Amino acid sequence: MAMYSTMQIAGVSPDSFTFLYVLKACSGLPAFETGWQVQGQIFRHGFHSDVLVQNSLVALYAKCGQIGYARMVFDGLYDRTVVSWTSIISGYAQNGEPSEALRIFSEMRTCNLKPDGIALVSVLRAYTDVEDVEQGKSVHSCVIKMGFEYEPDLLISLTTLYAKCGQVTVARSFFNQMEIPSVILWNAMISGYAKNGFAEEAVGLFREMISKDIRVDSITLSSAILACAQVGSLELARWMDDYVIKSDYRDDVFVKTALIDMYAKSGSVDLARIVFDRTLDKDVVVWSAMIMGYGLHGRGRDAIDLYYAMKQGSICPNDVTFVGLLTACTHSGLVDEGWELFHRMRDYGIEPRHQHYACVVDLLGRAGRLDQAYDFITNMPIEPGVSVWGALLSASKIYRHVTLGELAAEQLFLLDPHNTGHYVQLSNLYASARKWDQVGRVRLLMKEKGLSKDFGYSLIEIKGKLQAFRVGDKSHPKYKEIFKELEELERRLKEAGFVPHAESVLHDLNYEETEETLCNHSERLAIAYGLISTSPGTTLRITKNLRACVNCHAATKLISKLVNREIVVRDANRFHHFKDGFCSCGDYW
DNA sequence: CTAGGGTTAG
Repeated sequence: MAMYSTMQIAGVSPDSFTFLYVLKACSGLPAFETGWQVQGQIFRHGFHSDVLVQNSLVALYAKCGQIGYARMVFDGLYDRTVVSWTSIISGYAQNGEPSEALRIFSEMRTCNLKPDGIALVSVLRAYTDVEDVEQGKSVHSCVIKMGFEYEPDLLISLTTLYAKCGQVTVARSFFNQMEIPSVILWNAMISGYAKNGFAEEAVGLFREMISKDIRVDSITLSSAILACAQVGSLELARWMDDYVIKSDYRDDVFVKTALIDMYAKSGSVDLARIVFDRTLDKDVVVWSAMIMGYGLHGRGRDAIDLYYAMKQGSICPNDVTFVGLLTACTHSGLVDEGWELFHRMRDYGIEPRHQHYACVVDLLGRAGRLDQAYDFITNMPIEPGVSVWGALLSASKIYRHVTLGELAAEQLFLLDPHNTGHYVQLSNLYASARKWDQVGRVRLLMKEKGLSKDFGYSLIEIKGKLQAFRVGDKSHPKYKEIFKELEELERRLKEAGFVPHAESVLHDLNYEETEETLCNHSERLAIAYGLISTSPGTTLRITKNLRACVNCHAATKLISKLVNREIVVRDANRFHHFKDGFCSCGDYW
């Protein structure tokens, strides 16, 4: 742009090539004013009907997030080429409006214009974003018909389509077709695995890249870090961090954000904070990731403090920031603070989404304000969804409020009939209220519907290795020792006066539990194994895929005191730190 | 030398 000014001062007239170069140079600049300036120059020099220049301008506006201006330029074109259409289609896709992109694509087809490879890439992206595999497949057959099947660029698009829609095996077959996959193809595959819960595969592929000495970029790292976050091993997290520090992308803001999230999800909010403090030019996403991390660990006060520090730094919160704040408040019993923050959202022009409403119901519900929670739901401006009713059901379970629980369950069975979790929650609610006949009725209902309860398991990390334990698991080579330790623990717990609750009893549909002795079976095994496998003073880090129940909390608190160890338990939602008979979220349950 | 695309974070 500076060069262009110099040229003007020198009195040299620009031609269409000049503008193409100028526009290309501007695409990296975020300021759309640049596009505006360039457009003025284009008009002044009479290139407003040059289709090449105008196409370029459409793409530039779209990249700056100014899709409205892009559309204006596009609408002003009287001789549209495939490139013009592709520019506006990809523009809408890039700006989060894939449906509009697809609408324009069908409009293009009515003009009898044949899409080329690049046009199909843009259309595939739009179908990927709306997660419509079926329509994506029809584009795929179109790709085959046109003979673009082996084009590397289309291979990337197809890999992304199938990977993002959960068909990772299909995606992998495309990946395997390339003899020498480009970095983008590697990235598409790694992020596809990571986003669909195939964290091990994602990490494996990343390791393969390293071992083959293939150059990674910041996107590879971000995706691999996301995968590590899902694995949840602190040792793996440290290894990843170490790799990043030695790479060229140690200061990349995307990479940093992913690292903060990874450490928080791997159990160390303090290491997350260290990465956070070392991040320069923190944007709202970085702050939100850290706030979310505190929320995950029940450190609501720290989350709120960070929120004020963020505003001090003139960073404006967004919808995700509030999700983090609200969950942080919920996990630490800061009911009034959470309620207040929820009502501050509109001050920032943020319209609460389902997730925010669900957070508030959770916030009120866990504090025992069930009627207020229900009242809140009935006054919602949007139709309450699964997350909202789910939060009400779990709160009803905790406080044994059968009527509200049944009401929530009824909605959940309508909205989400095949989700086993809701039935289990309802059954546990009945169990907590000693309505054993109703417990049996729910079990029967589940059997009728052909639903089965997945076996819960807990994971424990010992020296970087994750070990899974299932209910009554005897497959471990050291199982005799583990069971012996477990007996010893139970004996000491009884001595200490631990009285188990007869709640949360539905673990196996074919087995009638009436009482649970300690915490969940799988978790007790993990703790027992941890006690015999780690040296005293080591923190025990346990991940479980079940919601923690009252028993787990009471028992784990007591165990941490008895054995004088810090025990960290992660359930589906968050971490609980137990130390000396104290839990990070207090007795707030 | 000549326009458009594909992979990242909370």
